Amino acid sequence: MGNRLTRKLEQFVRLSPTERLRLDKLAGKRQKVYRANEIILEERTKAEFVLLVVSGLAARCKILSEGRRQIMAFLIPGDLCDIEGFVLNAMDHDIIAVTETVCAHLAVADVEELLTETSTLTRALWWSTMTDSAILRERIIDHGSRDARERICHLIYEMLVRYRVIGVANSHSFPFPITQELLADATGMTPVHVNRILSDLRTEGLLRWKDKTVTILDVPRFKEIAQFDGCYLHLERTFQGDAEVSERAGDLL
Amino acid sequence: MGNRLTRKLEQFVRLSPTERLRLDKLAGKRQKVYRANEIILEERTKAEFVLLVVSGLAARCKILSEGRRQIMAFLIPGDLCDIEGFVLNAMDHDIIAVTETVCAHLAVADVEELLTETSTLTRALWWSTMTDSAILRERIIDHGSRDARERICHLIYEMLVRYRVIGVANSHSFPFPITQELLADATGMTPVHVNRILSDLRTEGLLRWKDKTVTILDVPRFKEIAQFDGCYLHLERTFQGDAEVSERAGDLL
DNA sequence: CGTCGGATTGAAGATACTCAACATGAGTGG
DNA sequence: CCACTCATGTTGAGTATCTTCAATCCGACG
Repeated sequence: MGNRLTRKLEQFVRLSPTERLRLDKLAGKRQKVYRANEIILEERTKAEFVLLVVSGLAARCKILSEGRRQIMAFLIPGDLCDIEGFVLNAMDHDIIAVTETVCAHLAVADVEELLTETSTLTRALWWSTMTDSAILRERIIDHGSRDARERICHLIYEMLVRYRVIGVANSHSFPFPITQELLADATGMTPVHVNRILSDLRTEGLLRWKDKTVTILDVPRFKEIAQFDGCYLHLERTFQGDAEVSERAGDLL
Repeated sequence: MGNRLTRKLEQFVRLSPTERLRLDKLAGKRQKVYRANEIILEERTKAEFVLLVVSGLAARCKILSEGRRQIMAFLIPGDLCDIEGFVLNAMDHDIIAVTETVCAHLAVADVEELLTETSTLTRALWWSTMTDSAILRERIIDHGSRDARERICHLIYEMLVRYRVIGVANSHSFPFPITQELLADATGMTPVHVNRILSDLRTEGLLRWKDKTVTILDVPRFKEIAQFDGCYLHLERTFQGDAEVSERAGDLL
């Protein structure tokens, strides 16, 4: 299956075999399995290593009073949980495993080395961080300026593209093993309302969601409803030419 | 008045005189004045330098269809607009001047050098970037899990702390030269509703907003309404001891 | 003195919420 | 194999928050 992080970074930069090897070695080290709903990193603790999601699905979230909880980002294979970990004093939010999730524990020293070299890899990791921020900004737009329907469509479409980037999704279908309640926590709505919107999308023939897998039935219309403009994912590679990577996700933007 | 960026970074790390000098030199180079409402950086263009806000107030925003616009972050003196600038291909949002704003144009090469050294400064800049992300996440929580009143209070309180960090605010008052319409764009509400909430806060004796200056009249209650927990701003310094900096913003957390 | 951007107020309406009931389906134990 | 439970999904009815549209007010500034 290859290293998802490598695959992701190669959407942006061209990596040499040496660099690829180095990433693989980094990711292959100590891995740990987390059960569904387990807390991977807890708020207010100091993370002692940087975590890389290898498989499964995790989420950045904050537990609020009255049992509410806000999911701020979903983390899929190839995502680094926590570059913050080695630079900040404490986590300001939790990271939880949505499904069973495998994470690689990268030693702080290794990451630090990666981040301070003037290499392609450094640049790639910076790209990754900046893109994560851009995704956060898009979530703000979701909440501030899009209604429930647009918001849900936008999140789903974004996940499609992100899964595409790491080679998991085809052009209109991807695994998304979350409950409607989690989707509600992520979109800032109630589960009831999420349910109604999904129901609408289904009866309109736009979406199928079965066996933990989302299938977008009418991709162009879906994209339009979502007002999706993939610019913010920064998948246009500029450094070291392009080509060679057969399947890129650019066509979904 | 000193360099706001230096001041900000020193909330987190202790800088040597040499390092301070280096920052000052960086910031003092080419400066440009932007008039109110002028676009500082435009979406889809490649930024050719990194911008540092020297004075004034700017905002990251995205123009949406139907004249709507979403403000994702306010930028105050000492904030770097755009570390993205040198790593990504294109801006995925606009940066606009809210009031007359002075920005320093930092050469890409200079910043790159700063970011790839294994120095305290590098670490400090990483901290700055990570904290910016944390602020974005907090905005997501605002929109997803707080009602209008909490949302407005939270944003205002956060601005108080941030202005405090750069030495502009006292313990309960700071300059905030924005219209209610802008606040609406930032909180994802209508100007009308913003107006009503502010009006409530005023009649309850919690807030004064006059001459472009916000004064929080009952700080503890205001903080409580905002459900403010400053953990996410990561103002607890750990590296190279503490002390010496007379006025820190920790007491507001 | 008139104009213009911004603030304020009112009334009607929509989107999304709350509460609550009920359905479904997987898993468990008798 | 059925009864039971538990988590999740579905549906209905009433309600609240926030929006929309519109009118009016206010102060700065030509």
